[in-house]
Amino acid sequence: MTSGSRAEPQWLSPDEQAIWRDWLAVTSLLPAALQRALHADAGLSLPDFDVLVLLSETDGGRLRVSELARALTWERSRASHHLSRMEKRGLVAREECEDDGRGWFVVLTAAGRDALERAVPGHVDTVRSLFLDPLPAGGDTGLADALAALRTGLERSVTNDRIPPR
Amino acid sequence: MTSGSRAEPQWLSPDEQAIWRDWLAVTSLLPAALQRALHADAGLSLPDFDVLVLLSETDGGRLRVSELARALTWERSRASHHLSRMEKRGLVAREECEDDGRGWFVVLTAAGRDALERAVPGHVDTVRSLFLDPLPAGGDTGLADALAALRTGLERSVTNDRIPPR
DNA sequence: CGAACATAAGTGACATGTCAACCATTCCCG
DNA sequence: CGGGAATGGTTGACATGTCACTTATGTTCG
Repeated sequence: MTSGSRAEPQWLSPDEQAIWRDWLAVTSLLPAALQRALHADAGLSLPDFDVLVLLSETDGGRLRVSELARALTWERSRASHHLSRMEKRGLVAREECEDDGRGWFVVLTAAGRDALERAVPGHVDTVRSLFLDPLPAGGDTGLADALAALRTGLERSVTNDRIPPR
Repeated sequence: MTSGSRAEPQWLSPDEQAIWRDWLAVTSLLPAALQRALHADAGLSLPDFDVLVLLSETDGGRLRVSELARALTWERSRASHHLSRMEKRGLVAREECEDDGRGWFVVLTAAGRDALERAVPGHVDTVRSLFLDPLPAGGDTGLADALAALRTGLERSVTNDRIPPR
């Protein structure tokens, strides 16, 4: 029943609010759109894709679980859960680690490599059409700089179970 | 065993790749950090917060489920699930809709309003310190423009169960 | 050596999101 | 009026993420 003016604690200025809401909208819509395209295209989720790309870029196609988690900025537990799911689908496999009895290697399987190669072209197209192409001018450094600044700030402020950047 | 050069399908240019990876890192770290702060502070999740803010801005503090979903760019089903959880915690309530026997109103409860008011100051601080403050210069339009462009593009390309923008 | 501690990884419970299928009501139109 | 299509909303199954805890192995140092 209270008309118009509720208690409005210190909030953001209209400009700040606009940019923040756009940020929220974009960061919710873009991954969802990518996810749908990638899944329809190649039966992979975004996290699946990230894992496969990382492994494919690694010499020998294998990586310790913790290294993978660090590289993807994932919690260890998330990595463990996700790798189990991917293993069940045959996209990766675990191999014992000779040097350290506690550890495991994650290995890209042939099926995983195939799935990745099937997925990449379409995914790149989607990233271009939904993200890179719509960006204002060509060398627009505004966004790149902003992201870099945000990233370093965030990485500094993370102190969790997350494996700290080396 | 394959040294260096695997089959590398058309991928992104180094510049594109850099910006894309920064984007991915930031859009994964920022929500996680906000989530943690908000939860520690006020026991709310980010989606909880969004719902509460929206309702608090609505005259009478009530809204049809579909309106809420549209405003938040959520799928109907997500809204339904999430509102059930929030209802169970007493943050919102459902009220019958007199005009339309199929529909319901979502109402902000006193507890919901309290939780929101407890949460806002800290959340605003976090948004400032992790997002707004680290941004390069003051009126840096680079990011704002980029986000606006991305947003309109994305909203056009969404054709799902998602309620299309009015 | 062996006890305390650190590190690698996995597990279970639970919150969140998506998709598809499902009722119930309302609309539309003959 | 009556029957099919559209609309509002819910449900169930399942994928993903987080948190707290456990297990097993390695490390350090008296």
